[in-house]
Amino acid sequence: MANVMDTLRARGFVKQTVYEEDLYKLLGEESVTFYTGYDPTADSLHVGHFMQLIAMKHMQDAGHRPIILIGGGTAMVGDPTGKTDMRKMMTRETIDYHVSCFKKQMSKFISFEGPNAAIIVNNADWLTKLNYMDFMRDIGVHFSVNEMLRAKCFETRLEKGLSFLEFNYMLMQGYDFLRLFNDYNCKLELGGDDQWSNILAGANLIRVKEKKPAYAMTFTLLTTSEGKKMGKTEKGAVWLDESKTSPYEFYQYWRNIADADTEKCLKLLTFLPLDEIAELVKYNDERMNRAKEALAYELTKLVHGKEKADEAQSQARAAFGGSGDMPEKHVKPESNSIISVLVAAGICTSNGEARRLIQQGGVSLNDKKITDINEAVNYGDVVHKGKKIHVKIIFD
RNA sequence: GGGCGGAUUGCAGAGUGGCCAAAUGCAUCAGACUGUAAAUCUGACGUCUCCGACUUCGGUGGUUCGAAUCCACCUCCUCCCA
Repeated sequence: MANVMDTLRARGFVKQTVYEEDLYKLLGEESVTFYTGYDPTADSLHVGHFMQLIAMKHMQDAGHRPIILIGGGTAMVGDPTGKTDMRKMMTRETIDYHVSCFKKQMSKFISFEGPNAAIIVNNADWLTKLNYMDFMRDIGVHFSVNEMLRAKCFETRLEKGLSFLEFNYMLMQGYDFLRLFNDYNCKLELGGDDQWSNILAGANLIRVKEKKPAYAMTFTLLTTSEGKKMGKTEKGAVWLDESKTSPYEFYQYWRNIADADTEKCLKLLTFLPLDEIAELVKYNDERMNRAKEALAYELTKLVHGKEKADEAQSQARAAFGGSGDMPEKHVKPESNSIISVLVAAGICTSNGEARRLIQQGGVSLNDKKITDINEAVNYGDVVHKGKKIHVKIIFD
């Protein structure tokens, strides 16, 4: 079989690996069980998780078996990596609910059936039952505080203060890998590059304790060309759940991506063949828009299905191209004045903001710029805010 | 446990009795220019019944004609000592 490492490398996933040659050989020879961890901190996956899911799918398609590790136990501790503040702890019920949401979304990409079906495990199953003394003697001995303190993932927190609870996160994640290695013959952990030290901790633990090879590989973090995490907007994350981020909004997020990020995203997030991608991004001018449209369409199709993707695309074309079906918004404003409608539709957060926006010439009604803050809106009117927000108003 | 310092509008960070809705930078939003991009320039950026009024500067009380600024207590945090 084709070696999945080649695919991952060619698409730019791989950031760091250990024992790269051995791992390459292994992946070419047998079906490898691997895992990636997900923190159940929200009731929906977001774009940050997306890339890892795609990577998992590449792996699964190549015949390897994915384990999705839900960090139900570690979420009770909170990963201090890169965080400035300590994370809130969560109850068991919330976590269970989040897990069920995750699974629904993941099953769109990852297959939970067949010979190399993915499995979901929750590390709360073992972490909550640990005996402190045993854990310290079995696992704790293999960790050096000196080394841990040197790890980059604690750096920011050492300045602000790091609780012992959080300091243990690395041990727990390492222990997870050991458990999966013993229970499922899982030999490889994948994760974002920010997880490097945690992942390494697990692989090293297995090598030391079981004297057997275990591998680690991290992926490039999906960041914008400005160095920020991809998938964050002012309103928060871009979610995969359509009730949190509508297919249209999702489509628009990718449609508006920076030129510099387009190729990277196509490679990392879609399954379009590399030569096709190269063709799309060949010209660095307005033809770039074709690539962005493809990106937005492909991703929306992956996440929400073809039907929703077609709809989002035609709505987008209508909104920016002229006539046709606009995305609709059902509102119950206090009155039919433009200000009330803008607020009710969630386009502005306060009357004052709406007023200012109009005074600055940022609002159009049915393609006509308006300046009167008392302008009335009728059923079916199309409201534009700036260049990018176009909504057909439907009164409930 | 002891000592120092701190908590300001999304973030960072000024402000130490009236000139403070509170400097500045970042982020954001709009306008111009464009390719639904970037860069640049302009404007906005607490709330409202918006040329005026109202509510904000960790919390609660107090001093004062007047407090983000002074005092007391409380909560949380950094740092130093143990």
